[in-house]
Amino acid sequence: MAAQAQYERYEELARQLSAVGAVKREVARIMPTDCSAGSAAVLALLEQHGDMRMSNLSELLAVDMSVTSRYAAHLAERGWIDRSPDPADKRSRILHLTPEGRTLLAELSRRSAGLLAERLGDWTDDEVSQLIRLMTRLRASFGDTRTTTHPHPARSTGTTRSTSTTRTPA
Amino acid sequence: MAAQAQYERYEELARQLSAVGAVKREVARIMPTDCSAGSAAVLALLEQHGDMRMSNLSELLAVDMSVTSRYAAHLAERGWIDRSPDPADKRSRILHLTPEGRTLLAELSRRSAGLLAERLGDWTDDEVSQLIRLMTRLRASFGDTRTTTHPHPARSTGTTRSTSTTRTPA
DNA sequence: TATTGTTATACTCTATAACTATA
DNA sequence: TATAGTTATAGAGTATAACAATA
Repeated sequence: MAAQAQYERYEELARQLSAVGAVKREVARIMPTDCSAGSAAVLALLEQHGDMRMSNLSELLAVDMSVTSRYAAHLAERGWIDRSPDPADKRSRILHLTPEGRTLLAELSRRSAGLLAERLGDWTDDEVSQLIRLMTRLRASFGDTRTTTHPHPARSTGTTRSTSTTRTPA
Repeated sequence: MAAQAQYERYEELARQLSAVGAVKREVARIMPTDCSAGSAAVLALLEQHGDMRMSNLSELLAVDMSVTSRYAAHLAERGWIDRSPDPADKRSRILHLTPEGRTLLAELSRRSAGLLAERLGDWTDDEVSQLIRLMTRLRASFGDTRTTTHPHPARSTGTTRSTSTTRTPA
């Protein structure tokens, strides 16, 4: 009967995944009108990982590069990032957070962290850490299925270098 | 500086929340074409909680009732749910999972649980349970009424009034 | 030929607002 | 007047496909 219990756990996890969107939407709601949650995620990744190419950012966001491209254009138009040509490969562009972008990101982080602090006031530090750890691992477990049929979590070292494509599979 | 560390944890949690969408999308991808993930969530809630009104379902989904209404129409057109008039209040309709809907849901659950089983093969039962527990708590901390174990709430004359509305706040 | 990035298009999910029919 | 539900419309977010420039 362990197998049955396990199956039900997976069903329950699927439900929780489908429901967590409500929390995401609430966080997204406090973002300023000219910077959506998607754009904010780009800024956060650029601060966290430093300058990078479009393709690299697409991998980190786990979305198709066409999506990343639109976000980058939106942010560049507003002066929050730079897109300079990569001297090593003229097809590529290096994304770079500008001082203005960094300032904006600080404000966005303040808002979202503030909301979480308010809502999770009764959580212990350890519980928050646990949730982060498990969500990170969840993503890793789903991580590199975009190329090979088999997942391998590969507890990340810093650089997210994998063979996964930034093109959505058919 | 414990406060600083805590702030950074909240920032990290915000990033994880924004990133978990990739997992959701992968689960959604294996759904059949005529039943989107959103519709599947409706079926799952009806099985879990039993017959209910539109407004109740909206609270459980944590979306505006207009969204629920569209899903319900889609499911009813295909014979997966019934929408019978509520004898106690002619404005209301009671949603009810049909046998066909139940059969479909079983297949959907099989698919999503199967995918999770495949991807999370190297997780322990306890880790999966922990993640479920923490995600459930996260939603509860954000005022989401949708919990795992809940019988049909007795909703008599209009007062089960907690916080949530089925109308989106301005 | 393959890859990087861009653009055009379409589809899903969600919210807002206006409407109806009851209460 | 207020509430339950529906519909029309608009806005994010995302994927697919076709394309340009470079490798």
